[in-house]
Amino acid sequence: MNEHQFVWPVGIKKTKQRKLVFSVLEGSASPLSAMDIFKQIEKVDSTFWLSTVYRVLEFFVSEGLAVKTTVMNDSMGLYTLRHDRHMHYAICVNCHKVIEMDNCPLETFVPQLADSEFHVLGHKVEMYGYCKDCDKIVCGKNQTAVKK
Amino acid sequence: MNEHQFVWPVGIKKTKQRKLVFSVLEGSASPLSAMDIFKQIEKVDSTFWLSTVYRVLEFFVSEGLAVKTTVMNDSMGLYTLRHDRHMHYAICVNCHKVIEMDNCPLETFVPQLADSEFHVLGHKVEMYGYCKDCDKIVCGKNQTAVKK
DNA sequence: ATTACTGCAAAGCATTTGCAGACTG
DNA sequence: CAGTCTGCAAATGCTTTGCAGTAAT
Repeated sequence: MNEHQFVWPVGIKKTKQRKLVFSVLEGSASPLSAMDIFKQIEKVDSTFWLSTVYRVLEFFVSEGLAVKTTVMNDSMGLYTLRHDRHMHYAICVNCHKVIEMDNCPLETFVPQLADSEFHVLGHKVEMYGYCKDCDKIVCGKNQTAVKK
Repeated sequence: MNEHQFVWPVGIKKTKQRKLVFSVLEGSASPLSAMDIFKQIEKVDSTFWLSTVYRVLEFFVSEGLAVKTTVMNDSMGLYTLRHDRHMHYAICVNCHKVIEMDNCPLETFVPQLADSEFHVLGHKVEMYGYCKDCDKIVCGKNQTAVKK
């Protein structure tokens, strides 16, 4: 794991742990949970602690380096490095794969709210359904839906 | 609390607990958490248990009677009775008030996904920002943003 | 050297589960 | 009366926090 292949932001302390978390995030296209990140790092450094991942992630978010999302009803935080453009995702309800959406439905949208003076800062969009692989599996057995 | 003012769906067992949870949901315009519901019921029935609320809510969701949502990064489940039309919300990042959105940006939207065979079942949209009241308070003190 | 960061342990919060007794149909 | 549901307690899973030692600048 080469820890010098990314550009470290100015004014942020370079610790081994922060570098590791950063490089794991950098190496993933889709959002990762703290546990995902922890498991990857654990392989190469067995003294790494999960709470450190949380602290580093929280720090990255507060510095604007990373973004936290929660997906569906999974109640598990997911993190990505912040891109210039904002992102939305499609989430497979079966295997929980996260797929990036390249366009945004809210670019030209004006919401009709009961409280018309709502000051909009941002938004979040998620599509959910079955990814290509799960669609085959699920629709093969049962055309309508899955019951857990 | 009159427990006969709503129409109970056919084929679902009428227990006191289910009726109470149902009527609390029915009486609220915005989504409620399990704890919200519990607190309301606790006032009139002190033997009510929080886990029962969770079990009843889970049951309502599995029967298609209610819908579970999670809002922002709050990692707390919110529940509403299912309306015919689907709903989106605007959430105040300061006071967490939830405001209904009457239109849906995804009615005519076609997502551009890396996995083009994604089988879309549904979607979720959230706007976040400041409600009328909080916007006054926050922008009075600080024009940019709030730090926790 | 000073200050911030991490290993570690333990607590916290929302939610789930197991079990025996209670209630519904 | 049979089967389901609930009160209750305890466990779970994700996340946060306190503290003292360690590392970064």
